[in-house]
Amino acid sequence: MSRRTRSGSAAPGIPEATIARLPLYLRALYALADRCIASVSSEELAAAAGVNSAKLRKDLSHLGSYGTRGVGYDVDYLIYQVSRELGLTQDWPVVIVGAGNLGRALANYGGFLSRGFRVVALLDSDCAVIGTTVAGHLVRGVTEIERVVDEHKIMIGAITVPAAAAQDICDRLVGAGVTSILNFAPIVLSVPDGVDVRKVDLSIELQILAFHAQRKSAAGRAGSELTSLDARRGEERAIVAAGRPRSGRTGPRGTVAGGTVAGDTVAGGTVAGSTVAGDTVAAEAVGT
Amino acid sequence: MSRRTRSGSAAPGIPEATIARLPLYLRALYALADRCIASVSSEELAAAAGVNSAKLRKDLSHLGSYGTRGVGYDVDYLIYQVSRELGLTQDWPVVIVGAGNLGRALANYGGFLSRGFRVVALLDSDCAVIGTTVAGHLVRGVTEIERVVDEHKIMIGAITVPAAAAQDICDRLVGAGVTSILNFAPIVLSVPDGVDVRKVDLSIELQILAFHAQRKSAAGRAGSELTSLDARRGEERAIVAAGRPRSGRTGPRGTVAGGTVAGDTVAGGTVAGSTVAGDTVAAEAVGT
DNA sequence: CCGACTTTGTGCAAACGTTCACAAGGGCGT
DNA sequence: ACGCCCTTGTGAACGTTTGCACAAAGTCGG
Ligand SMILES: NC(=O)c1ccc[n+]([C@@H]2O[C@H](COP(=O)([O-])OP(=O)(O)OC[C@H]3O[C@@H](n4cnc5c(N)ncnc54)[C@H](O)[C@@H]3O)[C@@H](O)[C@H]2O)c1
Ligand SMILES: NC(=O)c1ccc[n+]([C@@H]2O[C@H](COP(=O)([O-])OP(=O)(O)OC[C@H]3O[C@@H](n4cnc5c(N)ncnc54)[C@H](O)[C@@H]3O)[C@@H](O)[C@H]2O)c1
Repeated sequence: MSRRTRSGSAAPGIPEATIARLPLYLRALYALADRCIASVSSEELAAAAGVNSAKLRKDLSHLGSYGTRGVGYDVDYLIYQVSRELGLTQDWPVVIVGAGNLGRALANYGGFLSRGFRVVALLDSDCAVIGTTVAGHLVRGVTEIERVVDEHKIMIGAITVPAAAAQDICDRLVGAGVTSILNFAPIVLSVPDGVDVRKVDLSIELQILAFHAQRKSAAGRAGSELTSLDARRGEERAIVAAGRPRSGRTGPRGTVAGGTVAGDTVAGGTVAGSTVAGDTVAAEAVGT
Repeated sequence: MSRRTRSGSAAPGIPEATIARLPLYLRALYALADRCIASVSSEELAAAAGVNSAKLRKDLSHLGSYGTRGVGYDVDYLIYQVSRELGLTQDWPVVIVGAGNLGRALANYGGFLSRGFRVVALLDSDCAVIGTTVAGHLVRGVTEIERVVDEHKIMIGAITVPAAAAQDICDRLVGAGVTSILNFAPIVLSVPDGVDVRKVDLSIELQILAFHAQRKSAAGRAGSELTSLDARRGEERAIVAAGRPRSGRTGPRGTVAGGTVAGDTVAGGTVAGSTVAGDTVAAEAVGT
């Protein structure tokens, strides 16, 4: 895989971390433009975007030298340059598969199309939903995936179906020609090379927050007892859901074990095991 | 081996990147447990989680030595250990502020409470919404933030109000004692030290996808790589609106930033702008 | 026209994260 | 009981990202 791109507008390898921040800068820039501010320094823009100013300058330097020393950056011009780099100077038709709670919220979301993204199709498999109108969009059947994607030359798809159906929908989207997928279902999608998957996973975010919250609680607790690291191995603390630690009997590989998993079953989606033992390449999204 | 975790929120003993992956492993582990699989190797678990096996082993090694050489990891035991590390052995009451499209979708989301997160309050400012019931939760007024947070000892809050109201809601949550915030509004929240903010930003994800999609289009057009499915996708359309490369004079006003992007009003303004007066010092929160 | 002042763009080093490769360690068959 | 074989745990190499510090480059007042 060649890393260098020498075509056209000189898009050298821009770090992924930088790409992930460009939308942040863009948003801050639009906010400035709304306030009729014509130029901005790296310090100010960085503050508005919540990043370090040196980082911002380095990020922008990857796009080219678009600033003026001693002055700063021209807001409008920078908006244009960043937009161009991100590919926002063109419209991106998007298909949403799954017209449930989340899919409808997305379809209704104005911010969705504020940057050139346009929902052109909303699909579902439920006959009770097909034919209804959501945010001005007629919900159509999933069977039309291929036709819709082809007709509108769609490259970006959002998956908002239950986890059990997500891989199947993903495969169909990819088969139809979609190369970028925004996945809201809590599973790891397998996709062929050349397809990007980014996931939005609320549950993961909450768990990360819980980790830090726990740490803060523990820190606040003056009692230094049980400071993080391992209690002991054979500890027998049965927890409400997680089952018992290391029961004496460990079946040889692959044997059926007690199960006893999660009495508090995963509500909602419940991964009813789709392709878990994958042979295909697991879909690492770009960065996280 | 492992270092001591200082009892403070400054010195995490476990890398942030690892923390972000633990929920992924946990999900894969639950899926295995559901299938009554008692033990799993790092290779298998890594495949299920979509990561490199060496990375997985290193991640898990931060929690302690919970594997058995030559065999693998005991699924139930590892579920317990990871859960404990993430702080999921306790229940986390959560408050959602903003009972709009997204807030309601969240409240309805079963996966929300599948890992010990429990929505205990749903707040809004709209009188038309207050008093209604969403997913079994009575929507209450925002004025009750402080009371609700205090009453339930809430540490985690989700913000699903319009961007304009988000900072205010954030301040109130923090003032009431919330230390972890999941923000869905497209703004950078400023919070005092010790408060974690994680953002879920759909628009940013789409823009990142657009960047890669654009790159793929460009590549397909020039090089003869990738013979598969993109034959003539993505025509290059020159949209020149906002960008004027550095007009010679300090043209305070010239081109008004025109509709490069959708209908999002990009005010060009007419004031020979002063620079922005930083009124918001954005504080970045945890990772990414 | 000049000099002082401001801010960009970047070399560099440190911090952080990923991946390789392999020794240490433990189960399992014989 | 013993050695084979499998997998973990980890040292070390490598790549990426961050942040500092400063020279270069431009503006602005006089
Ligand atoms: N609601 C949330 O706040 C939330 C948060 C995080 C993640 N998620 C995830 O997003 C996904 C959707 O969540 P939701 O709350 O909207 O669920 P939902 O049940 O409200 O909606 C799912 C929709 O998908 C449709 N569907 C099912 N199988 C389909 C198929 N094979 N093809 C096409 N459509 C199909 C259903 O008819 C339904 O309309 C789930 O995977 C969920 O885990 C939801
Ligand atoms: N809907 C989506 O798919 C989506 C996607 C990404 C981001 N977002 C963001 O999430 C937020 C909510 O989106 P939404 O689609 O649910 O919007 P919405 O308009 O449907 O809901 C917003 C809710 O917040 C309430 N509200 C307004 N001001 C309030 C205040 N001061 N205190 C308490 N409640 C208040 C409103 O009454 C309304 O019920 C927005 O910031 C939006 O940008 C939404």
